[in-house]
Amino acid sequence: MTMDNADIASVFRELADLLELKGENPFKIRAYRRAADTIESLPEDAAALAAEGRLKSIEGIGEAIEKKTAELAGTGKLRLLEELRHEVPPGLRDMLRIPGVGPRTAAAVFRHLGIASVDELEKAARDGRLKDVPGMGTKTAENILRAVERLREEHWTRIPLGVALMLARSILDTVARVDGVREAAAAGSLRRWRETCGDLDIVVGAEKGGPVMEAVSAWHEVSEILSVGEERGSFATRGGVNVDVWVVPPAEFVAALHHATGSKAHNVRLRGIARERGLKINEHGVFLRDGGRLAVATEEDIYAALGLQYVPPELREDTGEIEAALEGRLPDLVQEKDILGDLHVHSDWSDGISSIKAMADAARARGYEYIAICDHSRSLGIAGGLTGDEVLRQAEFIADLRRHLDGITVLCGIEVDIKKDGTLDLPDEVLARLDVVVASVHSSFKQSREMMTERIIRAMRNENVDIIGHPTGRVLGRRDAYDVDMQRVIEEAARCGVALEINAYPERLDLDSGWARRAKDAGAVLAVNTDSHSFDQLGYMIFGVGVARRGWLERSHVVNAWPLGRLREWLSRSRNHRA
DNA sequence: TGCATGAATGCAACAGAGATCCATCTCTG
Repeated sequence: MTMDNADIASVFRELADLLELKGENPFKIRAYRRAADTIESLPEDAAALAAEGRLKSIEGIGEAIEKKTAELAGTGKLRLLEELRHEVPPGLRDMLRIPGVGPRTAAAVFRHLGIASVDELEKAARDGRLKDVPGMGTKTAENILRAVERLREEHWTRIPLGVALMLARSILDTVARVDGVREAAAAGSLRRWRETCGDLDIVVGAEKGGPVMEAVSAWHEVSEILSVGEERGSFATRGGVNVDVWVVPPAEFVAALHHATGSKAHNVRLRGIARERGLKINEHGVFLRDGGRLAVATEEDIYAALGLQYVPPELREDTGEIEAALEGRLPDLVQEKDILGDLHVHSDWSDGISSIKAMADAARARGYEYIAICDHSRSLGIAGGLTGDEVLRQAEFIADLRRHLDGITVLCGIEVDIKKDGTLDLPDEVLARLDVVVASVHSSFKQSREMMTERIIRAMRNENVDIIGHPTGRVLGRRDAYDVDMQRVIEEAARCGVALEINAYPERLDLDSGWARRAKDAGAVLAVNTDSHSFDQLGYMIFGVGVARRGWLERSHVVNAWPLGRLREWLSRSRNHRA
């Protein structure tokens, strides 16, 4: 059995939970959680690093965690974990998933009643036995019953960014109509443009919280009110999404928005820096030690007070942005207005629903210089894929159309299928005659890591290929990424001068921001494309730009932020640089 | 547990709101 980084991370998370249930040293628990996060996002194989004794050189990982990783990789087990599982029944850990039940509560219930599973807890809450536990009363029992019920009926998954944005718009509309509301905005992971959101954080500037909370309670999407105070309210929607509303005096809006935007790790770092400078920062503002308040009119002011360059929300993850801001070397992030074209859209020649003309008109309306029509190739029969002849006919059609179109250049391209063995679905002679070739995997997702990696690398070495489309193949909430050594793909892309796509389609967002950043670091270029299947989907670009920004990309890293001349140069040059 | 300091030991560490048990727990970024 092999242990990948995700497996190892989940073992350390379990270890941390069990230790917490035992009431162990909080620093130890934190160390395991931190190591789990680190290992999970490690581009290299943690087990291999541990075997070579190199894992402990990573910040936050020491001798003990390296040894445990090696033990896990070698034996598939961890002695300490087995012992802990014996002491702390696994059902106790399940209980932590119930909102309102934390380690203290779970441990107390086990100690006093011997309850060690969600089912038993539910029974005890129902027949009144919970009241025998010190610190628990009827109200707590009721809350637990409700929470368990909710846990059963709802699938607790994170929602895609696109869905979160729609929900946020709807609730912001509701809130904006409330008397006395001056400002309202979405914060949290949505404002940081994370690919998926666990919940929604809405910050409202108003003198009184009551009316806002009432309006949200009456909002048609709300199915349950979890808690409501003057400043904070927590709600559940029908779709099982948690919405947290923070109402603050208008003067504190900026501080509250900043706080609620997070990330938690970023906030913790900022507070540490504030302390070093004799300041205190919280959701109400920035304060001097003696309690005096610093004037904060914008988020820029908050960072300036701490001696930091302004950090855009997309970078607030404590993944190096604090250090960069201290040294004044944050990237000049690419913006939506920098995007000059879309290099991967479909038309009604394959499975799109808009005509090429309609796509071109919509692109021009967005202010683009160019758009590349890249319909599917023949093997994707279900999507009406084009044969070589049809592609060439389409190219002639586009050439003809160009004569009647002003203000936008339509490039002819193809989204050519990468077949199982890494060869392409159309002959080289056809591909060579097109402006843009996007190559993508649409089949045999279950191939081994080695085969999939070789398959994509072989495609990149074809001198006609310009862009690898949706490189990991994941579809949010529907399909996991296929198993591929993305680090190798990135290195090869950098070597061949092939761009990796950030597919902006809200359910894909593939590459994700983590890989996008690594690709940039490796010297690869990226293309942010919508994969639109109708003209109105060109608007998905904003999601892709969000991912690009989270990936620390500047305009120079994104080929479709380049003017047509430079893009054409790259398109022709990239065809002469292969192995 | 990790890390820094000085070689085995001490220390690390955000801050606030809401709920219920009114002091403690859980949750939020």
